[in-house]
Amino acid sequence: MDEERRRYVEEFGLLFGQFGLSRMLGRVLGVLMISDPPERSAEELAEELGASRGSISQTTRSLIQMSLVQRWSRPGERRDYFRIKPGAWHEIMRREMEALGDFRKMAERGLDLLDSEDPYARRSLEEMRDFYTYWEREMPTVLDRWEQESRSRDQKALDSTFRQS
Amino acid sequence: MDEERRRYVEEFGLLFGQFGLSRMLGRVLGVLMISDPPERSAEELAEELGASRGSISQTTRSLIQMSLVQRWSRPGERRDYFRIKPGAWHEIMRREMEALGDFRKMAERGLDLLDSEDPYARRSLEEMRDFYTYWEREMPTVLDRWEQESRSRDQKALDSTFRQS
DNA sequence: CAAATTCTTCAGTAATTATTGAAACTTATG
DNA sequence: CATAAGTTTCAATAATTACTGAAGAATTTG
Repeated sequence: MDEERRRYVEEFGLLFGQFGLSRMLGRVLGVLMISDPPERSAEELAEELGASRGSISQTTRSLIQMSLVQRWSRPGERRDYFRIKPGAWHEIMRREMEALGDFRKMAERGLDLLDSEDPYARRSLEEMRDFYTYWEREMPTVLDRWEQESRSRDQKALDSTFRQS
Repeated sequence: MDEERRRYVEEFGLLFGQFGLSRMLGRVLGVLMISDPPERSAEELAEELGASRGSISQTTRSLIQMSLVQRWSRPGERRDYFRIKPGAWHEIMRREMEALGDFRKMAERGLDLLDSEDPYARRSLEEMRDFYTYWEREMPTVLDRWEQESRSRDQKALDSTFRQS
């Protein structure tokens, strides 16, 4: 990797750090995003990132478990490769969406706790509950629409390939 | 604070931890959410959380800077109080929304880097770019609609108060 | 099934981040 | 303007989290 790519990968890591995930998770994802061909072995990742095999193993495991990356094998080769799973970004957003429910529930628990207290004191929790209830209803709609749109985009790409061949 | 509230506050902290912010930020917010009256002094927060004044000072500063909390004073008292700012949750979501742009830009930078490479290798970055472009367009709409709905809800509450008095 | 290759686990360590507490600073009050 | 009350800053330290590397487990191959 040249200097420019190394920097790109590091910033990919930082972006993930800001986002609340580990930097290494972001770095590995970053390398895979700019890989051509789009898969890399554990050894290659370790070398490109100057990281230990152990840490690559941990990280790829998490990424697979999060459905962001998939294992890939090449016929006749023993080692595993890793590549970005199509729909990875959608998956990240879906997780985020699920967290909304935790926030709503937290608000509801708080309201139970305040049960019969001054309505004025309950306002913030009510706002929190209503807000997350709203988003829990709206997000899936928006996410589904993306899926429809991207499916139809893929279909078009496929059609044009088909016409040409 | 009784045991139940202490646990609630701690879990509020954990929720914020998961979300990528600091636990203490969440704890302070948690205390304020269930406070009646809804404001607390730095000293009260320190005592309720068993935390130092320094750490409370840092945390309230961040919370104010993030527009989640506001200072509050009581006439005739020297000390400052803190309370949840109306619209705090909206503000959290707005920040999240801004992060979408960082992800889109990261994808675009990656595509520049891969410039003339195999279209197949560019796919993941293109998906990432398209996905975040889509969300950057859609989120503000959804967020604005919440604002309208919540404004009209507040208006209704105000009306009914008005009628009664 | 033995040898070679690859992968995972985990105890130890390094790096990072959060928290304390004391001193310095700021602001209000008589 | 001196004193008191309250707040912030920051160096030191505690707590947490990330990473390494070696040992061992799993898998493939001849």
